[in-house]
Amino acid sequence: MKIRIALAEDKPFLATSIQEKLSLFADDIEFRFWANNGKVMLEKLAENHAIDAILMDIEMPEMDGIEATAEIVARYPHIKIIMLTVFDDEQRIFNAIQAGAMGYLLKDEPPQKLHESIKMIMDGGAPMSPSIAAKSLKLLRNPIRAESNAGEDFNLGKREVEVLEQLSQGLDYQKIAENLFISPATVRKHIENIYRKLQVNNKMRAVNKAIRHNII
Amino acid sequence: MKIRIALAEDKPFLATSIQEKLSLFADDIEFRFWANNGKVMLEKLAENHAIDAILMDIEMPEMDGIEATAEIVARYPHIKIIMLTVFDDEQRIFNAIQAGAMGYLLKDEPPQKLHESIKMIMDGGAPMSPSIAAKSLKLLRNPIRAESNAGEDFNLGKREVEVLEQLSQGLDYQKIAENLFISPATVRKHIENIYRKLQVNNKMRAVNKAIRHNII
DNA sequence: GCCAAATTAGGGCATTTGCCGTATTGAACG
DNA sequence: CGTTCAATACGGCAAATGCCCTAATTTGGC
Repeated sequence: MKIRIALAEDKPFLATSIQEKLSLFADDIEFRFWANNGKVMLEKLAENHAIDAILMDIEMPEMDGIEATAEIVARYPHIKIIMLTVFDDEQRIFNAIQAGAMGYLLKDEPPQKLHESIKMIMDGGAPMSPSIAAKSLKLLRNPIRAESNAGEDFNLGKREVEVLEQLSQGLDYQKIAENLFISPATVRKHIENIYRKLQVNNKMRAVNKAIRHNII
Repeated sequence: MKIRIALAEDKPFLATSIQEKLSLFADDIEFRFWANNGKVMLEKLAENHAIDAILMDIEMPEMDGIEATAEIVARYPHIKIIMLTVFDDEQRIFNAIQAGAMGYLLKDEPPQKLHESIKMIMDGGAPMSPSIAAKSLKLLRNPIRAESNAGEDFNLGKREVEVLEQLSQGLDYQKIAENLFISPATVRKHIENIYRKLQVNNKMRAVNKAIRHNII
């Protein structure tokens, strides 16, 4: 069974270059499709998510690779994601890993290395360029819990954040209402607003997104 | 300039085996000395610390590899340390990295891989066996978790852990069923069993408890 | 003071979830 | 060869949830 690969990359030249690298290993790898940003990738996956792994650029218009990774990991946990980018700053590495990427390669890796990495990730490994591996260890030694996505402001109210904190504890609407001295109907309304602002549709995803964005 | 290597390993047989592996690459590597525990390694380094990298076992009498690593990194920051051990549990990986190890290999790596790893660490990289790399990323996603009550065993089956992972992504029973290629009814049954074993009664609490106990 | 936003509160309805049954299959183990 | 256990699967039912609607009150900013 060949490994089915998709690619998210906004620069046509680089996308073509990567496809050419992959074509050298047609015995193992079947290239399925290319998307020029994260939003398009999600749309294509909605039609067809029979994909084993995605090579994901970080810098893309509309929706970047970090956001797309978080969304894809949530919707299709069987898909492995390898970040493929020129950036190797700690903040981006940290964000990518937090989003659920299982590999992180610099774009100048030779075809052979790309091939090995794809096989490695399908084998449960975590392919990383050497400098990325070193930086990820450094992150483990002294975690940077700083504002990872400070730019993004979801405009959550004080009360909504309190509801999110209680949600994260696994309490139901009734218990949250008691703890905040409000009606269960109000808790439901808050949660509706939270879902709309965070663009999610259930408790778990709201809590996950809130944690990833340092809201709670 | 050859890379000067020292080895800390308490079992003479394994120590010999590793030296033999290294001898295959005598062009690059110069084996300097062997110590049968961390304390002896420190003593030998006190006499002669003209060493580039140390291969360090974890389980050793007198002083184990973690303590020795912390001490060596503090005294001789120029020496790179690669942990070389049969253990791949998250706690030990975390401790080793905290102590300052820059690489972490399982003992069954072939000679070629050992050679690559030594060159990689001298090049500022961070050689890791694939399973170690995956676990270190997992540690980065879910930081610390010190007191994990490792003794507590909830007897979760392999399939139950997979369901928990999907639950943590906020998927509903239907989607989980599709991803695992089983019926939604089976997903519900798995989740019932998970709740009973973890002694919880909803998704959020199951996921929280699983995370606290390093199950996912 | 006025307007916008946040907070509060309720009704209705389809779907999901949690919990209780039962039951079959295959692999593991003595 | 029998036994245990994980994994599979189905049905029913009450409760919780997600999502649509409306609407009063409070708060903050200008």
